[in-house]
Amino acid sequence: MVTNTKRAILDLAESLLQDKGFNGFSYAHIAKELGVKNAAIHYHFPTKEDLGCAVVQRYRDRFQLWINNARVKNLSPGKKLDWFFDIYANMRADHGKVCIAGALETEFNSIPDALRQQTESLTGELLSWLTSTLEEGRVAGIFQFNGQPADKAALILSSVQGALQMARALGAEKFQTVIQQHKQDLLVPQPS
Amino acid sequence: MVTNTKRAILDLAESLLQDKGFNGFSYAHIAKELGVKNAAIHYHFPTKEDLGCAVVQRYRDRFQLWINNARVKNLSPGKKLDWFFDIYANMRADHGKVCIAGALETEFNSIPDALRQQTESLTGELLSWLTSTLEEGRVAGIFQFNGQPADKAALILSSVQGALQMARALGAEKFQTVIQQHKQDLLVPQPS
DNA sequence: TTGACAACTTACTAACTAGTAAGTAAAATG
DNA sequence: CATTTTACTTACTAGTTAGTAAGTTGTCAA
Repeated sequence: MVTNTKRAILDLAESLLQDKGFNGFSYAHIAKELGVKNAAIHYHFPTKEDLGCAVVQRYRDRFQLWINNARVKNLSPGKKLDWFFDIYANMRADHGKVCIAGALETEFNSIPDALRQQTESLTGELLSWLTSTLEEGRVAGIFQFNGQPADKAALILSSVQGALQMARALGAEKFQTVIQQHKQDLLVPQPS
Repeated sequence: MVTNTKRAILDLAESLLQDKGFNGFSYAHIAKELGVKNAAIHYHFPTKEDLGCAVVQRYRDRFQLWINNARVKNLSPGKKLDWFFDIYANMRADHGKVCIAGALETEFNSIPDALRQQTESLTGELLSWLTSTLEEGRVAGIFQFNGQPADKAALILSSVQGALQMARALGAEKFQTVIQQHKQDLLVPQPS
């Protein structure tokens, strides 16, 4: 059973991670915001490493659940891509949050070891799904792109991740134009 | 006059920023590494905000110096792009450092205000130069791409920035393939 | 009704954080 | 030569950090 407090801690930690980075928030922040003592957080997550790993693990589980759900699985490649871009657009809309993977990669050399491994797994899973989706779309004649699906996927993932960050400095429109540019580059013009 | 110590502080602060993020290093780290007391750093840079701003300002000045230097200015658009990509490739090769702009954007909501403004300026200047270069290349018939130069520039900049981060999780090859993919997408095939 | 356990709080610590005030030695300046 | 300035060190502080040990309270099962 996951208690309300435990879930509230995870929710807030995830939010703070995307807002301020792993080194940008403390147990005290979470405790104050939730109206509990910081020992309560240590009770559920003994170390900050544990907390960080739990946040990423839950995010990974959620992503796997989504992509294996019929709602997403049965979508056309084009709609799958829209769904994927919308995840990031929703982050941008939610107080300009950035991608968890990008945040942790940026702080890669100042975070605990287990969290680094979680970051590797998450990034690998995102890239893997995007690679399959691009391949599926090209086979179906909906997408067009040069080279290998894995390489185009890395380009798109890195760009979307970077665009969320860039939007903090240059505004939300920059994020939108990057997404539009990707769609324009990728989609085979359909006869109307 | 810029003393040796002051420059050494700036060099190390820049390196630490790219390695661990702004919230991932302290005055104590710098002091210990340079063999001085942390008050010496406060003498040159009263606050961490001052230090961060000085690092970014120096980086911006360096970039402006480069792009206005004939060595770069007289390059063909294709070679200009190679030069730009090489800046990032050198970061990757230098202990897997990431782009200063990306690092600061990720921590945007947990850094001092003046540093946020410096980040905006730096990102704007990088994007502006890349936009001009893409436009120049398309006019010259060397580059091909959909839509507006500014939008393609945002896509490429965000991607390169994101790719440096991604390479920490997935390895340096990922960075290389993203660069290759951009070149393949962008370059008009030349008759040989 | 008792005992065990879950979910906390109270009260603390050692280490680290940016930042400061006062002193010092050497170099530049007049 | 005297004095000011530069570039520091010494010694400190108040606040924050993750983390802990011991105690409290409410729930639930036997």
